Amino acid sequence: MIGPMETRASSTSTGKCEDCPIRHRAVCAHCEAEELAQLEAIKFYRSFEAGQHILWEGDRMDFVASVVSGVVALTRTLEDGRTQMTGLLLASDFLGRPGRENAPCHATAATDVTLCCFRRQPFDRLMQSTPHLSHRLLEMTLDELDAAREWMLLLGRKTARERIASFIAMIARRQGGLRGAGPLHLDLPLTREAMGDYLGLTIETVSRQVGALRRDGVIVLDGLRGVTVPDPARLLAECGDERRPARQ
Amino acid sequence: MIGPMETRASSTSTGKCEDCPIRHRAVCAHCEAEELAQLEAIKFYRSFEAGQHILWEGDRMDFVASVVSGVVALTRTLEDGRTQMTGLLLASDFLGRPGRENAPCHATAATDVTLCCFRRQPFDRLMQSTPHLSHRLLEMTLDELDAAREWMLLLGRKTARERIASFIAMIARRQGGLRGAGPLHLDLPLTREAMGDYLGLTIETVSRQVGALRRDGVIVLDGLRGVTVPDPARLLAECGDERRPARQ
DNA sequence: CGTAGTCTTGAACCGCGTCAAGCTTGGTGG
DNA sequence: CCACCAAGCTTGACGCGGTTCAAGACTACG
Repeated sequence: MIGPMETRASSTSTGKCEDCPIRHRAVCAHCEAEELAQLEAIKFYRSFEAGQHILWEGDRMDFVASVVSGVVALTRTLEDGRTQMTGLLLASDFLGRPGRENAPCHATAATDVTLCCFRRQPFDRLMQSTPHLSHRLLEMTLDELDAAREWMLLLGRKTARERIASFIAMIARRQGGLRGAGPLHLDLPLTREAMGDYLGLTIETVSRQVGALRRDGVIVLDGLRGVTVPDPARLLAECGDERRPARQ
Repeated sequence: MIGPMETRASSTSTGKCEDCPIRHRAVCAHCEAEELAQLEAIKFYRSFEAGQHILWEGDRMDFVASVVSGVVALTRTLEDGRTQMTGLLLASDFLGRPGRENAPCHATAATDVTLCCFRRQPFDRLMQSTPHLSHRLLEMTLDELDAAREWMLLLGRKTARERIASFIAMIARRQGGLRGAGPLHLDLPLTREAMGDYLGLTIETVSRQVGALRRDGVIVLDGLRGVTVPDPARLLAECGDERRPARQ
């Protein structure tokens, strides 16, 4: 899983917060000029190549971070090696647990990743004094909890085919499309193996069900990572998702 | 699922915060006397019988609440009726989403339940002005997120037997025992059906695996709900849980 | 052209779901 | 006190979806 080059990350300096592509969606979204300046004083960028480990479960965390670009996978593992991805962090998502010493799970770069890191202790202190910051973090954490619960439904009750469809729909949603009815193109940010780990399936089942959706015309493949969805409504119908149940 | 008596809850009045059994673990844990008084002004108690619905998915929520006693189940449902429990709230846990209008999932009383409710809008306002409150809520939400992720690992990768063992271990942990090595008694707060919904299994599989653990001497049953664990270490070994993996 | 990494495909197996009875328990009423 | 009933739980037989194991195909990169 980890490449030949051990956990070594390059550090880039600087970059103005004002020009930051995630400025208005990340933890810092609600911050005002002065608060931003305080954050800027304790921030530094780090980059990771696809496959590198960012954090180990149980590690002492000395920073928290916003994902600037790329995809970070959070995973947990059983003693015999079975692995489950428990979160997928995309641009603007937050990595780390303020107020906690140790990481609750592994974090791996699923693609090349750039993080905007904050040293943990100054960040914790800043949280105390900056309601805009802690309020935004609560908001983001609640959203993540909702996402985790939706994923529990998928893992507990959906068929393999529904899981694949749901995954593609989720990526489509987060990459911005999937509102109008028009055809829609997207790129899968994960290998088949990582998809399996996310969906609670084996790599073979992922491959077979992607193939089945392709044969049935729900998706069109364009290389291994590219996917075109000719009819988004059709894709959504494959997800098995809930509609509001009639009351009683 | 719902009993013959529709969603009708009795309202009890009063009860001093100082004497409250969950005073030091709930959202109000860090609050000081004056803050507590403000909370007390907007609070009211509600009781629900086992099986009653507390909230419907998508409902407008006009209150948030702390669980004073009993067990609340959060569930989500697919269009064809498949159900997954996404959270289990025990005494001191928090129900509801400040800052959100609508409930993200059904909430049902799994046992008789007493809630300490706060009207939502005053509570939201209080959150803005009371860092102790929002800070504690962030803490609790992060814990819940961790719990949700642990459950994702269970749902995605554990066998039926491991799921049952993990569930019993979780209940043991939350009911206070499970630290020393001595034998240990606990009561399951859920029916077999609810356990199935929580564990992503059918009721038959739950029944069979509980039976298997009994036959293998891991647990001793005492009626349908009572469980004695003669050797807690043995139970933990059945959970398949992670140990820290050797680093590379 | 060769090799390694990633993905696909096929065949056999098995764990859990499904369906269908029975059993236990507690409550109700004769 | 027992007959009856409904709800919840257990048990068995069977089938299917997804895993496992084992090749093979594709792609990228020397």
